Amino acid sequence: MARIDAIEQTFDPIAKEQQIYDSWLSSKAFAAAPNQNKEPYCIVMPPPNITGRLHMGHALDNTLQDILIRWRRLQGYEALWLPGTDHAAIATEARIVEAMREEGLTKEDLGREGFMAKAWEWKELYGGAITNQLARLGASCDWDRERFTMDEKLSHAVNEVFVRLYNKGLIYRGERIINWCPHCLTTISDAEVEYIDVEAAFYYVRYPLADGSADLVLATTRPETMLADTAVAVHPADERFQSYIGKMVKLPLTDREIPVIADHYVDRELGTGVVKITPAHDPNDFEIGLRHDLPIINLLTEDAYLNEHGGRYAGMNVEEARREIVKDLRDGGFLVRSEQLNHAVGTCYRCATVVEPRISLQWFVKMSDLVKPAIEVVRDGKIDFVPERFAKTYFNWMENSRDWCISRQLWWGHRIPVWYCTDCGKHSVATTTPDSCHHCGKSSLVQDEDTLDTWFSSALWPFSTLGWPEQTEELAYFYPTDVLVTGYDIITFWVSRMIFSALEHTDQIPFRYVFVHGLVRDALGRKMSKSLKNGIDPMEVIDNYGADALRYALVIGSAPGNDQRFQNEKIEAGRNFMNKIWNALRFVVLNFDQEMDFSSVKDSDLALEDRWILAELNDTIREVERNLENFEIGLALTKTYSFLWDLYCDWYIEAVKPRLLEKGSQSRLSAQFTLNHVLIQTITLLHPFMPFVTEEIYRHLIHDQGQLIRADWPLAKPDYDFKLEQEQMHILMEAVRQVRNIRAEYKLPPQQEIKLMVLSSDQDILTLFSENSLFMKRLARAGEISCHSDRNAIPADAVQIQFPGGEIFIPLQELLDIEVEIERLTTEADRLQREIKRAEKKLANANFVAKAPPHIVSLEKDKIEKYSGMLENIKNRRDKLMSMI
RNA sequence: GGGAGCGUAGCUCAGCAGGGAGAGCACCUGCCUUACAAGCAGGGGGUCAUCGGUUCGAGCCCGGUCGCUCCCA
Repeated sequence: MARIDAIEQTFDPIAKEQQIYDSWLSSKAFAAAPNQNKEPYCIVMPPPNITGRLHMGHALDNTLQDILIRWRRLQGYEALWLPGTDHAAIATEARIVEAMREEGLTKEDLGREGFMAKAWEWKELYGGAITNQLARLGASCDWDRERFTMDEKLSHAVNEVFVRLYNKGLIYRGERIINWCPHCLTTISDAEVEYIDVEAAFYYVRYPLADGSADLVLATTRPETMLADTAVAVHPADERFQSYIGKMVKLPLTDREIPVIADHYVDRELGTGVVKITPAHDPNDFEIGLRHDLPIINLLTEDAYLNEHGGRYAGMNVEEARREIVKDLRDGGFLVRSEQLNHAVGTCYRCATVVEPRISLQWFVKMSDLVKPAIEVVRDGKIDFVPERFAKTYFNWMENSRDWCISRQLWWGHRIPVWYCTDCGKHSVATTTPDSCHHCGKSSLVQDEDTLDTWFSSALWPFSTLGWPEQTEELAYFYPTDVLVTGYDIITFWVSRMIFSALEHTDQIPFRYVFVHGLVRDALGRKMSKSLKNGIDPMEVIDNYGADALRYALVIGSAPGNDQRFQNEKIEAGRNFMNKIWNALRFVVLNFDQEMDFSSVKDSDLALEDRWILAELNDTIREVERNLENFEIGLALTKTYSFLWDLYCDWYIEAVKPRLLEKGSQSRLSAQFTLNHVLIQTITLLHPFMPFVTEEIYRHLIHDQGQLIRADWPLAKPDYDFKLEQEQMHILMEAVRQVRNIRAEYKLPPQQEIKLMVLSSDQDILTLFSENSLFMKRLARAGEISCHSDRNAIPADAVQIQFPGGEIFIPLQELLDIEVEIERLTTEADRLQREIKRAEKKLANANFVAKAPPHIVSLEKDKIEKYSGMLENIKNRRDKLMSMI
């Protein structure tokens, strides 16, 4: 059976990809382990949420990681891509509670233990879905090392960190104002609050002075919280209100009196310059309250209803209370007026419920000490953001971060390792459940009910996954990791926390680079979202086109850190490209002999086009390499694409066809060798981007290695830097293009063979054409080529074209319209004249000649020489034709 | 209010060190040329938002303006 018979007419990704992935799994191609003979390279996968399904953002993020890891693996690094999932406390608990509701159950029905059992069951059932989806994408991660944030060892790391920070005084418990989600019934951190602009009413309310001497009018968007006001504030330098400072005002609708205080926080320009102070329900007011030692009145229940401090409004929710209070203020003559105001309202990033700032007893991480070294490592370039500009986002957040509220009123997560003694009232902090109170020794201990923020555990991910706090071999070898790949939307949530956690606990950076990508938007440029239902399911794309086409679509034409639109045309372009290289393979294999042995091929056998493509390959290898080093993934793919399609397929394969007909010749053998060699090298370059189709192509080519995934990354061979041959090929290619152009212009039928007469005073040029007449004949569809140094040999009825170094004439006999040809030559002469003038003008500029780099100057000089020669030829020709009319 | 990004062909986007503007798709013309019509060959189409500055030279560097987007408060 001929080799080609083993190759299907088309590559069917849907049929083949799973099979190829399985073959990688069974050859343990993804496995990595400490190996002192190799350099380590490590990427820790940002763990997707177990509740989630893979969306385009994941697809992009993981494609980029896979590209980097496959590239480094091919380069010979011990490349570990460590996968895993995140327990996503709020999201998962909400999902499970929802599922239970359908069975008519609540969390409380099951109790904490029962609920946790149910949750783990749920995790086992659905938690693997997303990792299976990653596998379909082609992710070459070491599945044997897969981790989960709530694994026993990782949970131990969490407790360890908690205890260490606590003992250093960096974790404390305190009554602070926090962001409370009345729907999720838990605190959320500052980073988890999303601000949205809303149209609201700005109410101007009159607060009478207690002595009845005057009124103060203030403006608020939240009149219902007035019941918890404990002061009214003005700016200390505001002349309008000097006499009021220190006096008392009577709080409308209540019988309380509250003081007028002065604080620099007050914005004199906003509203009336007077603000109500509600320490329990506004973060800024809380700060002011601390400064002025104001009482704190908590007005709201945890689900945002008014509590007993609400008086007759108790039991109403916030909206109802607002309506009633506004009505009563109006009836009581306290409402001066109201106006429309656009302002930002904090909402929960999970459920979009309006967040209530609330006073509450919670656990916090003290940020100021942790943040400093984390800022320094980025400033000092020990960690680089790529693209650089994202470091600004990082600094901006790090420099302004407040203490981090880490306790969550949830069950699904890491329970806070703090035990309260019911005897002495003190608490004990420990990595494992203590037998007795650390203070009084009694055993009546009750563990804190709350769990930790998910980001508290994912902050440890780069080292907890490698075994920390144990000093494992993996940690010693792979840590610090090389690069973290993530979207810019997650820098504040996660990247910043990993950096300060790593520095604090491991004394090392967690990763050398943070490679940041943009968002994948829909074809109209909108963010993909569930509510808009405009998300494109990557699995659907894979089902229809295969993972390679999806990966291509996500990478091609993308620039680091920029958002991109996902369009169907890009997937189709990916599919077309796969088809193209598959057919290149078919062509190559079609021309293999039954037994192929390239050992007799010497460099001296290589023909002009062989040398040219090998030199171009060298250039491409160097460029792709450099692009990858710089994380210019999109450019690297474009270069590879363009080499394969525009050079290898369009020119090299075509050029080599005539030689392949010479059965048994050394020329045929060196062509077969070059076809095989260049295709192998190129699909190796392409493999990180499109792993499946390239692996399958590799199987059919001639080499002595196993799978492509573990093959050798191409290195440019200085022996193949055939500069002269590149120049010569460019001359021939330009000549071919010109001839084709004339063919089209004169509407010559494609089948019609033409005669080419090459004219040049340069013997090397004539030799070039005569030695490569097969090339010209094939690509320009010429029947005959002759070389001339004597202009008189050229007949009058021929079209003239120019190439660098000479002219080609195509005798057309009666087809030639002399007047048309004269006009064409005139246009061309005008163009050349313009070019010459341009260059002359540049060279006439003394500054240019003096200051521009010499090679740029000589380029201009060369141009003049080249174009002058061409212009002269054209003028000669035109004069001759004109004399014939 | 603070910060970042974007504006390049009809559309979507590249443009790595400042040295004659590129790709894919779309469009026009001609081709089933024995790897590929998911293809081949040829072609049209751009004041690089705008104004100014630096430079021998600016899509690229600096500043202003206009328009759009995002993050943070």
